[in-house]
Amino acid sequence: MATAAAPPQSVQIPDRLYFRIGDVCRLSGLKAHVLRYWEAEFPPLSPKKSGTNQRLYKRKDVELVLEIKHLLYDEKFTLEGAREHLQKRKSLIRSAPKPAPAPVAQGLLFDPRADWLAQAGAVRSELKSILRLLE
DNA sequence: CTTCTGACA
DNA sequence: TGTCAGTA
Repeated sequence: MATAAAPPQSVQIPDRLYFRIGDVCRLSGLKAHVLRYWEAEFPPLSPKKSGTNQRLYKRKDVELVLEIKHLLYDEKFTLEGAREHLQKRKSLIRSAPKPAPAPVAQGLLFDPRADWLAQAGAVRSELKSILRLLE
């Protein structure tokens, strides 16, 4: 499975650093004026500008264009609905890498996260300290 | 030849 | 969203 396909990205984006608006038009099937209009409607879609004010889209920009196109034309979201969807999508990515472990009080005899060997050792040292206190 | 902005339908 | 003008 070397060519494992990522999410439903029906269009393959060439391996170039930047794309001009005409390239993005062919890749997305959208008209240039639509892409420019979307820049005003979707703040996150902000291709860098060259010295001569030419738009320079990066891969991420092209991917975003494709995603917006899907939301608008396939899922029939309104401009506002698509904006909100993108917001939630980003906040989900931010909170994703949070496999926060459950805090366990120190000194607790039984730690559910520990393996049997570790638990046995914990119990043993716990009993040792208790016996010391009884001496 | 392509892209850009602004304006107007 | 589509189109036209005048540029860079």
